[in-house]
Amino acid sequence: MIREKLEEYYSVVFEKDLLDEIAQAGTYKKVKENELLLDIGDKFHQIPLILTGAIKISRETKKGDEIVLYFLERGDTCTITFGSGLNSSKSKVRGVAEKDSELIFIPVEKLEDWMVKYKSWRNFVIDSYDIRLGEMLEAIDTLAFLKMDQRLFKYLTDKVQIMRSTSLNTTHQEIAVDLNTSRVVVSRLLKQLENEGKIKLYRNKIEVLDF
DNA sequence: ACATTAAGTGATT
DNA sequence: AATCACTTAATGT
Repeated sequence: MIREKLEEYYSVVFEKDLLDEIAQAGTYKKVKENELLLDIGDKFHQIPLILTGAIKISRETKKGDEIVLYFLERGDTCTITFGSGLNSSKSKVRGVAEKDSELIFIPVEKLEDWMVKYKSWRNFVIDSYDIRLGEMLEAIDTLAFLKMDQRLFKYLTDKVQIMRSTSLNTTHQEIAVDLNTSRVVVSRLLKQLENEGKIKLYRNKIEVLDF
């Protein structure tokens, strides 16, 4: 079961022996939309490998201000968890399933083993650090240089990619939380985007026309 | 019909 | 861009 799923999504990334080991040591798990996978401060003894779906990674300050950093998709893993997994420190980010997703959890003990044993695993970890860093920089740029209206539109188009649908089921309030702004501001900017013909607004739903 | 929740809006800082 | 103070609209019971 796990083996087939792995074969389907990771056969080009990992060598046969490693796929066997992952299938043997890992546990397959289905998560529902909005399920909390990892909270700030959590310690974890397993790291997730994403098969399908998407995970939203966000950051939160002590004051409760939250901000979305990026999304993880198939082939991604939360690289931050590698560090935390190996030295068993606590997570600095939160991970919530953005949609129904399938994951394989790998016990952290295996990570070090595979690091020395499999070249494909080393590459995977290094690549994923690289990709994650890139996403992080993009997140910083977005926060530092884009105004709220641009951030909002980027958020919507990113979400269209992630959800693989131009019709987003979300509320203005949820978006406000993700962008760490107020609902009123989101409502106004969305209205503006609608007037520009870029989106169409409904209750609990936004149709993205221009992306 | 009534209550609840989402979304729209003017005014103010 | 945030907050307040409503208003209006949609939806659930």
